[in-house]
Amino acid sequence: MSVLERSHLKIIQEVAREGSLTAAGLRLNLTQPALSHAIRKIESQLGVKIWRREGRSLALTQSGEWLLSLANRLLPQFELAENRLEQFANGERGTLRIGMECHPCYQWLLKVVSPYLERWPKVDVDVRQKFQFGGIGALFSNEIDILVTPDPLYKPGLKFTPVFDYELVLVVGAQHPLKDEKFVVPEQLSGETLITYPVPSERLDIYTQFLQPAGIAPRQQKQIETTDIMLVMVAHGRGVAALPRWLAEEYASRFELYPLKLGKKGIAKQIFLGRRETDEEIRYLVDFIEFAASLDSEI
Amino acid sequence: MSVLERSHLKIIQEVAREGSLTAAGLRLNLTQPALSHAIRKIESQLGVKIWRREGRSLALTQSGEWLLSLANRLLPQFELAENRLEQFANGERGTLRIGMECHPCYQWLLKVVSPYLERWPKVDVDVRQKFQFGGIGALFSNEIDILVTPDPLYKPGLKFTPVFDYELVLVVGAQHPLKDEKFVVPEQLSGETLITYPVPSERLDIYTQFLQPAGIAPRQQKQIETTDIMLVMVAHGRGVAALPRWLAEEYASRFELYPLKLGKKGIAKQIFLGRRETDEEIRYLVDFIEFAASLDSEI
DNA sequence: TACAATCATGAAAATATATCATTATTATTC
DNA sequence: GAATAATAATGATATATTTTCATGATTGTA
Repeated sequence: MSVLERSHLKIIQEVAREGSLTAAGLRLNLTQPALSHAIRKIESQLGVKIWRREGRSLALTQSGEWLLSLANRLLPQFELAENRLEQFANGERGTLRIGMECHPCYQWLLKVVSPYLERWPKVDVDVRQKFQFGGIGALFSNEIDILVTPDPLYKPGLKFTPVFDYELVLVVGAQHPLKDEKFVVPEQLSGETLITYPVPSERLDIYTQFLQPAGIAPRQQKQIETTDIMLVMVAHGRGVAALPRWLAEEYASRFELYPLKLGKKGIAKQIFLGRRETDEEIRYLVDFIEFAASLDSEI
Repeated sequence: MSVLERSHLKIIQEVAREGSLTAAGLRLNLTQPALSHAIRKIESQLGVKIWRREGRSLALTQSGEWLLSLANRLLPQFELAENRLEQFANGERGTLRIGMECHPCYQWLLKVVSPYLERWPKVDVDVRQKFQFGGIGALFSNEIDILVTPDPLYKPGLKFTPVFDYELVLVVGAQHPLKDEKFVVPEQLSGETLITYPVPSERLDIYTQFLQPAGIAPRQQKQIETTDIMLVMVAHGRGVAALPRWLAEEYASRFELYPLKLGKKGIAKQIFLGRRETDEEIRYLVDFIEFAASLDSEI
């Protein structure tokens, strides 16, 4: 059976350090008889002598020397562990697992994460994008801690906070006939090639909020994974794409792009951050959301 | 303060392994409430949640995952330690520190040690030759465990056992005029160069038991550290030396040497092994002495 | 030889741990 | 959807362990 405990190793270490039970007891906040009894007990349980009385103090036996080296090896690891856990407890340390449900959110997230990592040097951030049961499911199953989504779902146990407003615009290239329009109407896209991220159209606002209500479909749809390639295609007149205005502006320095309002009023969107209500006390987690919201104006 | 104990790590490991308190309790010979209470207690002491109820079983939190990896790292070391200590307890494992007080004993010891290491595969042997307060002092101060000496000193707390009988002989080279004598008398050495190990003459039997009683001194004395060189010198007629007969015979194949009785009756010697009486129960130690004694006839 | 400093010991007190009996929660099944 | 089975949580009690206190034993020192 298991007899050797951390406390025993501590006693061995401290007695070896001080050379006497009385002195070691002082450091351990224990009396000399407490140590004497403790030693006697583990010696009899382990079946080995750990100390031998040498005059009026104690000297380690061979087994004792061996145990001391064990103690010196293991005790620091216990102490490190407790320090770490204290940081976990204080919410200073942890891993923030962020789940993403919208492609362009990724560009936004990148801008938030790096200053956040400065604020929380002991917090690691992990970004995930695929979820078996959707982003909400991933939140509930503790697969992620924060969900970045444009579609909040107000369910009990979850809390969503809007952190960023943006406008969804249509982006066209320099040779495109619509490039100087103030806005586009659905009918103007019926002959176009629409480039989108590879997600079902019911999750694309350009469909749900613009084309479908008008009963229009684009001539062709192409799915492309990355924003960069998507915009290269747009810039060369291979199609048009719907993206956040700020994102289009960001790429404007690299490609000649023209952002057009979708409809007369444009399509306003928000990014929300969702979390479990039970995570209320996790400081670095709640702070991520507050911090992200405070950055809104700057992006 | 220190709260994390080995037993806690064991609980964490076992619950993680089994996924439920009930099952883990079975393996740990504890009831489910015992584990429930234990967990609650360390969670409150550490200030972190380790598990979260997931349906009707438990899932580790981030802190819990971290603790589990700690447990997987540290627990095997505790187990290894207890196995080791059991071997120490059974006297299967240890280090036998052998002290030597006589030069030629070294040759004898070599013959004993190698079969002994076969008998006790987990015992290490360490041979030491210099002692600040003499061999006996080294035994008493636990600097060594066994003393190899031709001069036992019967003191309380020590036990000496004769393990080997031999005859001290004078060794001369092939050109030496005495080489065919049956024995030598002290006077025959008065013109000789006597080669000895570098120790005070009061610790050399050739002086104490042969030359001094007759009031004779050799013409010259040379001190040489190693037996090999000593015998090279003797073989080339540069002097004579006093050595155990068996040692002279061993070297006879390499050098042409002639062993002569010292006095009509010769000088009979014994090697003794001394140990502390308190080491009675150390099996491998007591066995070393018995084993050495049993080899007497073979050497 | 007395004295001071240490460890050892045994009984009692204090604390910690484990159990029992029960309740609460949550999947599963009919 | 209600009954059931499997699980964890809880609180009171019992048990075990650890610690202390008071004292005795040992040993080195003045």
